[in-house]
Amino acid sequence: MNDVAKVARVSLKTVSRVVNGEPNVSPVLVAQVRSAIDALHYRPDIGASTLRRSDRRTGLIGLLLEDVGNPFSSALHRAVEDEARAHGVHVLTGSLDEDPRRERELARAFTMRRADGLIIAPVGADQSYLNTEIQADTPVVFVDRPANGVPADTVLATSVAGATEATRHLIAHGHRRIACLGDYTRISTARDRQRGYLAALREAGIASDPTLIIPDLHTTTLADRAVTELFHRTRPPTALFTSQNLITIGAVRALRRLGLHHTVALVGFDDFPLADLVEPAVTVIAQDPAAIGRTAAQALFRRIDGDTSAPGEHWIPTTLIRRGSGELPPPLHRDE
Amino acid sequence: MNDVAKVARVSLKTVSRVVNGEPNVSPVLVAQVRSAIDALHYRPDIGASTLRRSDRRTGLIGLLLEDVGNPFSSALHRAVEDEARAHGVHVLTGSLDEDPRRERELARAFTMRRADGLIIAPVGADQSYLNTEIQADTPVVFVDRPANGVPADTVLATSVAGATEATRHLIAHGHRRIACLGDYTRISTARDRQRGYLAALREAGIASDPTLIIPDLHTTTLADRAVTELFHRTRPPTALFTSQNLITIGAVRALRRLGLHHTVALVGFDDFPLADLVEPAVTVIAQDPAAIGRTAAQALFRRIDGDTSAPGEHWIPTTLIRRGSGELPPPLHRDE
DNA sequence: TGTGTCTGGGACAACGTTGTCAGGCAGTAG
DNA sequence: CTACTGCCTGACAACGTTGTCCCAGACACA
Repeated sequence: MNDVAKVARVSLKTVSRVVNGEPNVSPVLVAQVRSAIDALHYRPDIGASTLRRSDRRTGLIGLLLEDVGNPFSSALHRAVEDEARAHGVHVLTGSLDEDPRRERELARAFTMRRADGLIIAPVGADQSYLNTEIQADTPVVFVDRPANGVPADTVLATSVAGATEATRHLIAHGHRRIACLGDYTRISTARDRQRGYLAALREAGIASDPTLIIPDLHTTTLADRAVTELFHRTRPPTALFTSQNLITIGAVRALRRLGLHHTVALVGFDDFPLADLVEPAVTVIAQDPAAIGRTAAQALFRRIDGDTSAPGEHWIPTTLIRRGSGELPPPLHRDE
Repeated sequence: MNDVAKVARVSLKTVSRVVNGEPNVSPVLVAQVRSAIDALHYRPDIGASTLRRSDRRTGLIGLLLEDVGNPFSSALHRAVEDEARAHGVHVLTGSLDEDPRRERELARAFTMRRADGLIIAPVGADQSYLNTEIQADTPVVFVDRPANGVPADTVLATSVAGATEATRHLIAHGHRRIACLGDYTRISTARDRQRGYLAALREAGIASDPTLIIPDLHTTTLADRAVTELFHRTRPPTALFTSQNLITIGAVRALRRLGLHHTVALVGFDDFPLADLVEPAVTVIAQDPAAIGRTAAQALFRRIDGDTSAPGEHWIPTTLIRRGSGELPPPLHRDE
């Protein structure tokens, strides 16, 4: 910038004025500065600029997701990016892989970069470590899972209601023995979905069978194995509620291999690409990751712009998508 | 930092030394400084630090992808992130949506943030605008598509060879009338894949039928429509080569609706989740987005660390995955 | 005791910007 | 001619750090 000033034969400050489009610079000097900038290939240094500026905005937000490579996270990411773009802000991303240490490290690293705000899909049991940052005026919005120990905006899918709807749907089609396959119990949404499942059974007056509730399935392989085991029992279920993406896919794979895909009903939580193309097409409770991301980003930018109202919870509704697998009836000759 | 120094009753510089773990500070003072840091919730400002530091490293790299939400991009993103993590570097991401203007804007914005390097999946016809930045010592690595007008490392899948293998595979199963459904012709990889298709036909002595080459399909809908049209002709093809993800999915959908999914052979370029679960499972030429991302990041970090050897091309091989759809034979009674 | 070496610590400038303030120069009114 | 206004422009300090240099004191050796 000094060099530009020298070449354009004006002061440093005048160059700054031109770069920032401030008014009251004579057209002659503007032209001089512009051509000097071009000649020297000058690029303003945003880092230095935010250091000096009074508002201290970096124009950076941090986005901590489970895994930027999975469909749910990446759809959410995209929605956040679009919102950020509208605000002229860039997005720093990081994957947490269910590792609470990594969550803390990345949150800390991004605040050290003076990110204007953070959107976090929390994995740890406790987020109170963020209180310091929030008091230091770095707003935080949580997505997908509720946080603990921090008052902050949270954007969640209606997990309980969605799971209830899924289960109710299976009951409406005549099923009584419905298995519930879930993710790690320490994940709060996994617990929510199980709660929703139980609520629907209770509502229908069906006694829940604990042997049909299989938790801690985190991968397709584990889910596949669990389903296989389920149908080697003497009294297998007639329908499955799979409470997560990968579990659903694992279940589809297992049912096919067992030749049961046209016999056993299936409703999955969370939609996935091509769910409509498998045989039979998979009925799901679809979340709306784009809406979650958009809502979270909007809330964050409101905070960044100074909104100090009490933090709230935003619920993004789920939708039942009937595709076939969830509408299969139970075999007639079953004893219940 | 000043405040910390005051509370710890030491000089600014000593605090800096403690924060950066420099040697030759007495344990007593280290402890004092540490407790002052904790008491004041002090967080070093990385921006200010890199401004002053002599190496001028921000610990930030920029990653410009087609769309962070699509499976190919997000798998690549994840691989880049893993490599970056190993180097203690954070990743700034942006989606380009096939918009060359957006490519230039984001590249410029990230260099203004003094990113240590850029990984770009280029969409524009010309990247010579980057020469300035490269000369100013911001290394750039291109992925997925070759760049024009810039000497820089490039990481590419073997598109031509992959397309040839796909087509050859169909020919080996007896097909002669094979359609080629492609993306926008302005995308170089789309042209490459068509070239590979033509090469395989030539090699087998089959005259290529121009009416079977359908370009400019960018979405599932367009692909679906094109396939539908194809099978309303009097002499439809017996096999399809779909040269991109979304096109493959559109084709699967159309074939199903037409009831031809067990009749018409199909090989797609680029694997996609659940390709093994549709009926019949889809034979594909799989790219390896993770390997592409990893290789690109490794090349970038070598450049950042001072490697000045001539830029090179890294070819990541594709793999044919036989799943069923590509192994369907042509109907026997066809006249050729 | 004088000299040299090593260690721990601080003062100061600088990184590339922008906020603040003051000054020069027209033009206008008294 | 003076006083005031409004418009341009530049000098200077400051943002939060770290690189450089220098000094005080401890210690060893002759």
